[in-house]
Amino acid sequence: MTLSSATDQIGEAFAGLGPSCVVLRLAPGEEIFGEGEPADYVYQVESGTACTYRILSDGRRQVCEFHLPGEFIGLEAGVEHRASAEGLTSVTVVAVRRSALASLAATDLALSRRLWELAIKGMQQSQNHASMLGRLGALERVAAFLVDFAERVGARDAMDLPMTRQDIADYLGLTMHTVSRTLSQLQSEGFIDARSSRHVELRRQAALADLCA
Amino acid sequence: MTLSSATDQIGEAFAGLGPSCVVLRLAPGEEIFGEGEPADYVYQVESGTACTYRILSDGRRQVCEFHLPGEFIGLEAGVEHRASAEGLTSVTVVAVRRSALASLAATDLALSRRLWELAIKGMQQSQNHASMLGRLGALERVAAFLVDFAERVGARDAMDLPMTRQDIADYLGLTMHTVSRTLSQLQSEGFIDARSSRHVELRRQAALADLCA
DNA sequence: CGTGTGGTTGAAGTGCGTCAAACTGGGTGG
DNA sequence: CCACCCAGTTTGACGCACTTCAACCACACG
Repeated sequence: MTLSSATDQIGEAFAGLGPSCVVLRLAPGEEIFGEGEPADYVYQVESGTACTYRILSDGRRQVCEFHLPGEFIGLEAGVEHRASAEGLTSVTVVAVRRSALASLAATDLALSRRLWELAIKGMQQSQNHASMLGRLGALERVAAFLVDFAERVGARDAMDLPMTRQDIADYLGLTMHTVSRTLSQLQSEGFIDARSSRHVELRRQAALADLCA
Repeated sequence: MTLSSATDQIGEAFAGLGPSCVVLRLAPGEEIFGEGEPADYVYQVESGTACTYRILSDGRRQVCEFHLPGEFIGLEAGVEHRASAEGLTSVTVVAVRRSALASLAATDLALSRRLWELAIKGMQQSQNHASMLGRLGALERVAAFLVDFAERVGARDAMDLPMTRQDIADYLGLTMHTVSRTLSQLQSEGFIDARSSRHVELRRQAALADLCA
């Protein structure tokens, strides 16, 4: 992971934090931080896609969230990270010392408010995720994932998926097999057109959204 | 739902908000707010237990969280509530105008920081919930629920459950039948002793925690 | 070419849901 | 005081959606 000073690439949220910011460039699959490590930094994705996940004692994995450019990773209430984070693609992230962020937030009201909104949005995203995992079937979960992800990347009707089938499965609480089968089913029923395994075109996007119940 | 001025019963978080606070007393099952309603108030549970939930178009229900005394309900990023809330038992809650809270937070640094921590904790709770729903089996979910709830109510080894089997099922993403069967199984294997359907004693609490994987 | 990683697909197994019936305890009215 | 009721709960039998196990496929890279 290469480091470089980057006071000229800082997002607006971090204005005034120049000296405390560091840009990290990571290769695909490289870890940003690990579960249990001290949460001294907060990260904002600049380019690429990252994901956060937790591993159970017997190896089962739950992907908490995929993180697109502009989004934040690593905000914690306690002193250590409760999830691991890694890049799915090549990723660049801006790292900010948590202590610097906290002391700036103490005087900058707009920043403090924005941090609060970020936390609330994160909570609501997790609640959506939980509803999906608790009550939707496989078809509904995959459809919901496609619709949600397309919206987040701002895709009109076609998009590239930066993650593997296994990543999607671990996000949706399914197996890679079920995800693959379900995508095939959506394809055969004309909801999507998967040119390659990483590229999806959404046909009948409204109908797809209706599948999410 | 009866209202009364209650400047003398306000939690420490709301010091200085006296005039903007109202105490609501609700009968069991009574709604505190509904999904889609404007989120003008934030609520703190004073006594009893409440729960937040969302209903899908076809009637499936997902309980987002159970809320014990001291906990907050109704914090939202947008202008409307994204879940409904109701009391499981008789409940008293303190309602605070969101606008009053926001303007106080603008000057009170400690309050602003506490609100941020609340949001982060809520996010982590939801993430735990999602992990559970995504990757744990029925036995693990029920065991995790018992251990977690016992800890939250501060129960050493025995507790009363304020919610029905259906509520537990909707929280755990199971059916009431599976919850009931699983509790029976835990009982027959000596992990718990359910004197009545609403009272549980945890035997071998450590072993129970191990079941959660 | 061979090899390896990610993906697809089939067949068989299983854990939880569904359907159905019986039970329990608290409340009400005769 | 007892008969009845009713919501909540328990339990059984059965079915199905998803997992598991096992091949096979496709593309990238040496």
